[in-house]
Amino acid sequence: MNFSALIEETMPLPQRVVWNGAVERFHRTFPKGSEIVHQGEHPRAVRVVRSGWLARYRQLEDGRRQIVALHLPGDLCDLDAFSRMRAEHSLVALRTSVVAELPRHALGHLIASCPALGPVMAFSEIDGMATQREWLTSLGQRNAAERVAHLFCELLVRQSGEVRPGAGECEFFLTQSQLAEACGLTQVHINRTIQLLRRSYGVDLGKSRLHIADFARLAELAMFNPAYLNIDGSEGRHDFALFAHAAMSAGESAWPLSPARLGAAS
Amino acid sequence: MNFSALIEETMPLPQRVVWNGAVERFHRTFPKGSEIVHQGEHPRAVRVVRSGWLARYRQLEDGRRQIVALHLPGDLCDLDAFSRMRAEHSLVALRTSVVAELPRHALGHLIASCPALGPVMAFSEIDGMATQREWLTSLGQRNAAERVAHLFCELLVRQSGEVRPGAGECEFFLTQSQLAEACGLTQVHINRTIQLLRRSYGVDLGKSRLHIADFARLAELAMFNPAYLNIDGSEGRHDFALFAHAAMSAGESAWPLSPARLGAAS
DNA sequence: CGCGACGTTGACCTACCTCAATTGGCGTGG
DNA sequence: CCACGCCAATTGAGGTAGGTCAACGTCGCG
Repeated sequence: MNFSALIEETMPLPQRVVWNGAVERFHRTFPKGSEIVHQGEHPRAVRVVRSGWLARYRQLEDGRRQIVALHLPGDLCDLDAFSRMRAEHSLVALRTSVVAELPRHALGHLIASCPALGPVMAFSEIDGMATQREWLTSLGQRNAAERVAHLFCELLVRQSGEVRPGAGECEFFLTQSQLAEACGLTQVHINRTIQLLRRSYGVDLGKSRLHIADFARLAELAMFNPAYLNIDGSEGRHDFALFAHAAMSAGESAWPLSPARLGAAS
Repeated sequence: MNFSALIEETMPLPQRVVWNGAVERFHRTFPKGSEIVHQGEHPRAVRVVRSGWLARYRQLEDGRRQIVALHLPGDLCDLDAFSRMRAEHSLVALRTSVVAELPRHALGHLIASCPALGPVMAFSEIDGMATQREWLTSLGQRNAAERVAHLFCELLVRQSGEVRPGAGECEFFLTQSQLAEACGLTQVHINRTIQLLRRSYGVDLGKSRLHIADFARLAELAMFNPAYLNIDGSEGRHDFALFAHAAMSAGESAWPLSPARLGAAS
């Protein structure tokens, strides 16, 4: 369950109206290949992907690149804009994309007028962390075929919103080089790995489309367990609700820190 | 700047008293090697490391393990306890450790009575994310020596609290096997890599101690840039304050979601 | 038609893995 | 105090997954 879906499901209607209005006011379109954020620049905004695909990557001084995240429609990103002075990653559009760029001040107002916003953003960040950790185990423990298979499974599930898609097809906008940068492999080796998956696992990677004949089998190869994606929020959100309720019952204004203290600290 | 330090620096005194009192009430001691959380179990609490070292790892079905995070004193962890039904990672004590385990209900109350708590936890999660991404680039792009060197640099900086420690020495509680699980390498190869770092980079890894003769040189090898650790909060927190202030100026109760909506959603 | 981006293939290389044995430190029990 | 056992570190020999380099194919587009 991505950020936008969570907003729709849990945020009270009046807030949702405010939120969606704001988001649309800050829409911006980026052509395929354009850099939305450049590593090192001063972060200006928090972003919501409205359509398209984005890749976030970190570049080392000697040029090596690692794609550290893929952002699909509905995802929230760049939340760290508020605790950091420079972006540590670049953000690039993998295809023509529409992105809502919420500048600092606007987001400040929004958080104030939509009390549910802060928590939902926080929870969305927690979900993002889970994906990061799964990628980390991929790079650390899985071999080439498993890594690619795992990524394919993840992207199919994230797009379909179903935990077990059976057979499935979905859009796919990564070149083999980009796939390589995401998996920590060479473009050449990615190519050979894909051929293997094609031959022996019924995976078909065509023009902007990924087709998986037997999802269960691919998932088994990849040791893919969709739990980390927190897709069927129903289970998880049960406790989320408990938590929020407990907080609410006693609670007062919560999200912002005391400006006085902050002034003193800085 | 870790979670506990952030609490001390930014939270108003009355809240801090409440918070610290609660934390101490839930102290629990774990001997070295004990499992604090077992992958798959129902998460019971959010944790703050008071002393000791913890490792979080994910285990694949076939037994392969990846250490996905190291938690040092002052760190907050297991924040996902509230959005997930089962822990996706195990948590183990690398040495005798004291951990505050805040159960759900207690944390609910705390968040309600300490308005600054939610935001600080969220920011701490964002910082954690940055570290995850750096680990990800390590596994994806750095070779064995660079990975180990990078981890050494990170751990020295995190413990010293200084961005450029010059030469430095610090505690170190990972065995070579654990180092291997963190770096996605073999124990044997870790051993050889450490020998290389010893010989050619003045790194000395002794009984529970890590000594780095020339930090700058090691950092250069590792392409280590401490920015991601957000150590000198002063820079970053400037905007943090701006943000919180904007939110506060308009704000009302923010952290908890509306229980009504949540009930409807579940 | 020609150019540029992406995919494919082959030959060779090496960083890291695997397996297996050995060493050394340290705590425990006799 | 020594003997034993355990665990972590070390060493060696040989294997392989994946990298490197370089060429070629193919498709879409101006």
